[in-house]
Amino acid sequence: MTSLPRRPSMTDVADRAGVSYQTVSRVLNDPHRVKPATRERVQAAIEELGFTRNRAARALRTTRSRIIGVLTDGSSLYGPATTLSAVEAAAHEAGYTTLLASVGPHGASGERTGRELLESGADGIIVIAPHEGMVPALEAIARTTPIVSVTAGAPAIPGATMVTVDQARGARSVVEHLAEAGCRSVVHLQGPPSWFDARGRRAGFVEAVDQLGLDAEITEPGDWSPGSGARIAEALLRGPLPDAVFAANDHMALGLLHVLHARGVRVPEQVAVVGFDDISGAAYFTPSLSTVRQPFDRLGQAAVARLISGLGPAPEEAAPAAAPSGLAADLAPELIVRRSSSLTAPATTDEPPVS
Amino acid sequence: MTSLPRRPSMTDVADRAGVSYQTVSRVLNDPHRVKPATRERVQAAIEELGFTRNRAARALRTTRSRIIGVLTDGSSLYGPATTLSAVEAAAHEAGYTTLLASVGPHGASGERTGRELLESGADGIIVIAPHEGMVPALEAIARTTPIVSVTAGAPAIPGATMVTVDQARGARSVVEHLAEAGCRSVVHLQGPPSWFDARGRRAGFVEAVDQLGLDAEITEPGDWSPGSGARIAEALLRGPLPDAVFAANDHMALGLLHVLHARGVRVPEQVAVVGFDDISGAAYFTPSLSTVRQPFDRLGQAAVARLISGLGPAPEEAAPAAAPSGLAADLAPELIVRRSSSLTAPATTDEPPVS
DNA sequence: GGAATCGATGTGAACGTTGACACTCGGAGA
DNA sequence: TCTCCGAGTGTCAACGTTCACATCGATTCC
Repeated sequence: MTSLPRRPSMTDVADRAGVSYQTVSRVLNDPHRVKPATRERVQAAIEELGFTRNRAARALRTTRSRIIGVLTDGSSLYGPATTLSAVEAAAHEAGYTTLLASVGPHGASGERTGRELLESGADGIIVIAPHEGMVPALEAIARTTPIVSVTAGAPAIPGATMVTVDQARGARSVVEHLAEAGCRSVVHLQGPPSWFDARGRRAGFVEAVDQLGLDAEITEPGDWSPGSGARIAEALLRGPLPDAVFAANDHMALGLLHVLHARGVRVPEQVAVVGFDDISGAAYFTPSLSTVRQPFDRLGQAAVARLISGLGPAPEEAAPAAAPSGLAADLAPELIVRRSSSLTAPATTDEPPVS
Repeated sequence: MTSLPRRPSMTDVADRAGVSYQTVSRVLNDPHRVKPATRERVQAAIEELGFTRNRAARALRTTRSRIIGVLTDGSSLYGPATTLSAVEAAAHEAGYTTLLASVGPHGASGERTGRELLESGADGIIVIAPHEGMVPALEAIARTTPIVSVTAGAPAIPGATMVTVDQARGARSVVEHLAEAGCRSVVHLQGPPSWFDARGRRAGFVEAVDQLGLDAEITEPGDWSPGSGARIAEALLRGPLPDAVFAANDHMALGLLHVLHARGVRVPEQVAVVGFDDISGAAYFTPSLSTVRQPFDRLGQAAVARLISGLGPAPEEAAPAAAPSGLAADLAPELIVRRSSSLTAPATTDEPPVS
């Protein structure tokens, strides 16, 4: 009914406590410099009025917003969503707030999103799961704001630091595992090539099969969805069965498993299947799915740490573009062997707690 | 190496274009009021300098940040993640930016998060998937900022509007479907009771089984995870089999399916199974899972629309707490019948496009 | 032809905060 | 006693923008 009251300002608090606004500011920023008695009066006034600092005014004055912008694709795919969650938590921990911007299906074009992220005055940007559609947005941003990219392979962005999970390494570990299990022919059900992660997985696959001398084949690209996995699996079944299939992610693997089951192909006896991501539920597929788990939590934390260290404590003296040491920090993914690629694996394996 | 240059301001643009800062402002806010020739000069200068408006200064001056705060649980569960994505897209569409804050596993306590969301000066708050842990944060916020809650059942928050998917209705449609299919005894594998959505589903279940006179049982609560679903399923199998099981969400249903399969219980022949959410992949479970699809996209859009309409065009004249008309806007969930509860359903059903 | 009008632009003030500096007061050292 | 110091507090200016009003030349109208 009635309009909400104006937010109280430092002046309001100061009046109530009988001090100047500067003293209020000091109580908030440097409490031990003000006499305990005064401090308590001010704190009481803050409490009574429900005062909170106006972030816009602070940002204006200090030129630092304490906001981290997160640029992501518009989807809610497992990897990006999980990473986002971890980034948010880590940023929060470090006293930063997270601003969300999307490029892609839902979200607007890269250009516009980039401009908006800039306007918002984020101190730094973290890019999650970049694909090619994001590059223009990033180029615009990089001119004035430090960027940390959470996926490798976006080489066009100058000045961007990377914190990544080594996709190729994950793919190699899958192929090695399959070879060890006796598979001689392996098919890679590849992901959308516009995604840098998909390229990394494919590259690791190619490298490993070459090195191990396996019979290899790569299908047409899927779009990460179970449906695409199923579709490609149908096509695959028209030819001779390979010993193993490595799907670009768990969802595509699920589609594949579904089709194999429907056609009476036994997994892993006739075909071994491995996915990528270790999504929630992979351990409970039929059969329980071997996959590559990515440390999304540590990834998010590392990205935030990297970004903040580049930001430096004082705005002037920092040299954000030159983040500490090497340009890329790679985290290792972890192969999780379950029933879908190993008869000796327990029928059910634990999965990590919900996150 | 060198510090990034200071962001250009309107004054910089004005100098370059040989006009006053006010003219620059007008070019941005009210272009047709400035002479075309001048306008073009200013626009050129903007382009050359890569100028973008400083949002902090705007927010300070106008007292409107054009930021929507989103409060969510710290997880990346399917429903919340999908809704978040939709909210971001809708907010972006409406010219708002999305600020993310979490309460829960990762995120900090409700109190602190609430204060931070307030400080950030969001024009309004959207709460996704509230559970009890959020209530304190919300109470603090509601004093000065309009709130739209995206889940029903958070009655403690005065002044909060709700935009929801009717969980009870979804649960009822499941029970009705099962009854029609001839099931006489139904077990509900319930979700965590601290979540308002879980309560809604359970309430709908109870109501429907009462009304239809079915044999009903409710298990101990799960935690949304497949693991919890599997654990509860193990316990369930120690007793006589019911005709059907209604799981609180698809993940728990997946755990259940896994255990049933391992024990050689045939679905749906011996036990029908229905989940809730229609997560990506549900159509490709073994068997393909009947479930209740929630219109998360429309939900996000509706929440943003509701919030913005309450915000009003001008800050003074708006009466945000009193959002238009009824307090709750319920969207209808949609029952999707697949193989797990119906022998006549096709083995594979389409699912919606990735989002 | 002079006043009223309008279109185009400039000037001043303010939003709420912080950093630099100035002031006041009591006590310590000369 | 006078100066110096520091602890505690206050005043001023500025961040970049927008709003309200002022200005100025060129019309238009009677």
